[in-house]
Amino acid sequence: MKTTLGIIAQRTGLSKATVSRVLSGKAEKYRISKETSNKVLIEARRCNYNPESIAQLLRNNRTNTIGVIIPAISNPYFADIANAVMETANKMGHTTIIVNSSEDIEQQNKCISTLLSRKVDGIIAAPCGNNASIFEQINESTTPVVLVDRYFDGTTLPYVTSNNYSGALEITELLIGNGHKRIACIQGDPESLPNKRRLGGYKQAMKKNNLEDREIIVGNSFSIQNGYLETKLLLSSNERPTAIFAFSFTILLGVLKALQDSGLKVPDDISVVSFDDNISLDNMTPAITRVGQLANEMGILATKLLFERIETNSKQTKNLELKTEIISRFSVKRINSEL
Amino acid sequence: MKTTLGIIAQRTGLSKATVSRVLSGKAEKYRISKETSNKVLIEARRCNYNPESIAQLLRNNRTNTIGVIIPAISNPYFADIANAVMETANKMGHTTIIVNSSEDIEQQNKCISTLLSRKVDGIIAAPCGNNASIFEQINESTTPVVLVDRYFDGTTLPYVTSNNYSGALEITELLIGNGHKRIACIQGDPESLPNKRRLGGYKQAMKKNNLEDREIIVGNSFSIQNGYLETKLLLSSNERPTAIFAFSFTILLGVLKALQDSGLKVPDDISVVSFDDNISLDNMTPAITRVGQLANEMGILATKLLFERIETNSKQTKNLELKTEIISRFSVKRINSEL
DNA sequence: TTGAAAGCGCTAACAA
DNA sequence: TTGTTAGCGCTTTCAA
Repeated sequence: MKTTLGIIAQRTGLSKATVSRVLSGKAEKYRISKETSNKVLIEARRCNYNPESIAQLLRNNRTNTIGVIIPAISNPYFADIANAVMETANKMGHTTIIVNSSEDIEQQNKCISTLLSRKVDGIIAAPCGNNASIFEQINESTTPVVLVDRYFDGTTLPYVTSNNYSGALEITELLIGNGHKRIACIQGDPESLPNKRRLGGYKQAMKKNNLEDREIIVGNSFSIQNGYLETKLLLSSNERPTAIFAFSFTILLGVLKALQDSGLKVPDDISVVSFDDNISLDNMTPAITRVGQLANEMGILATKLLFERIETNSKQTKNLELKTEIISRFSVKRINSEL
Repeated sequence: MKTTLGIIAQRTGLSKATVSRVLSGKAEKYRISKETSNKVLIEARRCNYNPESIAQLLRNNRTNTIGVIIPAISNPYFADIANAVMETANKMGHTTIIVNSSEDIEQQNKCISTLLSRKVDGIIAAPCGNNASIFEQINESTTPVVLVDRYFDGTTLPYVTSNNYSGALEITELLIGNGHKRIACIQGDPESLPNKRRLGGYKQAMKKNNLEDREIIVGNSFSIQNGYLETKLLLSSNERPTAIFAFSFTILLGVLKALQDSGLKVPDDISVVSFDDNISLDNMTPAITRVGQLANEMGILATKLLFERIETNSKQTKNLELKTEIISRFSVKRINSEL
């Protein structure tokens, strides 16, 4: 038999109201006598009382739950972000519901419905598609939203992202500094702003070094397949690049597969760098030189931003851009070329 | 202004009960007239009605939510399982809450509390620690539990796991078939049953080939660090093994790191195989030969088992053991040795 | 300092 | 075929 507030009230001869006040720590506020207060506390402990959170939630119109929408939990980068959100939210007494959009707009809409009907207090999303209007709408009308990783030009939503521009710029310059001139980049979704910024960084590096007419830009999606196909195409072109810059870990996986298929060795036959950091990159042979993003920090900050908005109900939009770091390994070869 | 059942009732001139029946798909059952039914449906669509699930839950004493406890979301193996659970539950109209025990009993207890206070309808757990008594207790008293991946001798809980024994046996025989005799295995948590079974498979293979006095068994945890340290130790022993069998992906990562540190090449200097499958294993150089587990299928089956129990309220305990498969790559070298 | 009562939004037993 | 009514367990307003 489950113990409820009412039962404790009966047993102590007090009202449900009083019991509720004591049990939710408002004894002080209502100046409830020590004696009464103790009676309640003792009985509650004795029968191992556990409040029915559902009822509390219904009453309070808050669920102490936040929702996270990511494109793929199997992508370690997003798993890291989700994990950081979970832990941060946990510390603040909130539970996290993670849903997976699989990079699909339809699916993303379903994810949103799920979270809204669960009445989450807020949403953290790495959106897919090429705009965030649906999230803006939700943010205006019902539930605060914070974007993470991906964002859009002119969005009114707060977001936390990496400095994609400078990360791409630095790693491209690293290639150039090692003598590379024919540097191909394989991009992800051209609509996504992180992609645009990365592309911007790449272009800027090329331009600074008077290589703007040597740009090689291919690809259109953050997928293994895209990396694979574009690499195949690059290898068959008559001026094969000396270095490939993969715009994401998934793209990189495709690149490496294609190189392996063609029997090319990294870095002797071709140099390779990538965006995104994770442990398996160090266990490839050679370990891959890459632009690391602070996934953990992004998750934490996005969560803090969200709680700020939930708590203060402020509509203030803060945007954070985290630094990236070059993680230098062994996939880049110094070459002497006048090509 | 939020639309509720009551408002629709008012606007259509019907009772809340009728509206509720139509909206929860029970029109047929109560023989509600097409006309009435349509009136409700139209109004509901018009004003974009969304049921307040909290209220439903309070009333029904069901949350349509299941909880998943895994030791680490950042481990791709568990991410795959969690993902499969999520998708399966989704199809059955349930939401999933994933929580992370970080291989820590204390943390696991907190996870359990979270899920129970959320009144999840059921729990799927890859437990840590060396017994499942807390889960058994929960399973008896309040909430059905299904174990996945990890289980324990004599447990009353249903579980879904891999055939760890035959997987380990086969891959050890593969090594032996390639001429290896000094085969070290680096195990994970010795208390965990999957680990015991893997060890059993390894031993059986050694025995079948008259190598039982050549067994080399080290290690004690499913961690990168364990893999690293034990490999270091193995390399410094006077009879260095010709092959290493890592009992998990995490252990493997440590092994490879240590080999790299020591400048040893796989497979020329030493052969390496591992339990667990994931994409990055194909992108290591060389790609790693391994025992693949059907993570996806395990997640799906565990979820189905759980729903069976939730729906029928049966206490019947089913245990499933899925086959494993050898994924043969390039990390094993054939050697001729009379060592 | 405490209690009575209303109500969060929904569903199901019972009645008509 | 539809409606009335009584809660699910909790919190808060108002009154004492």
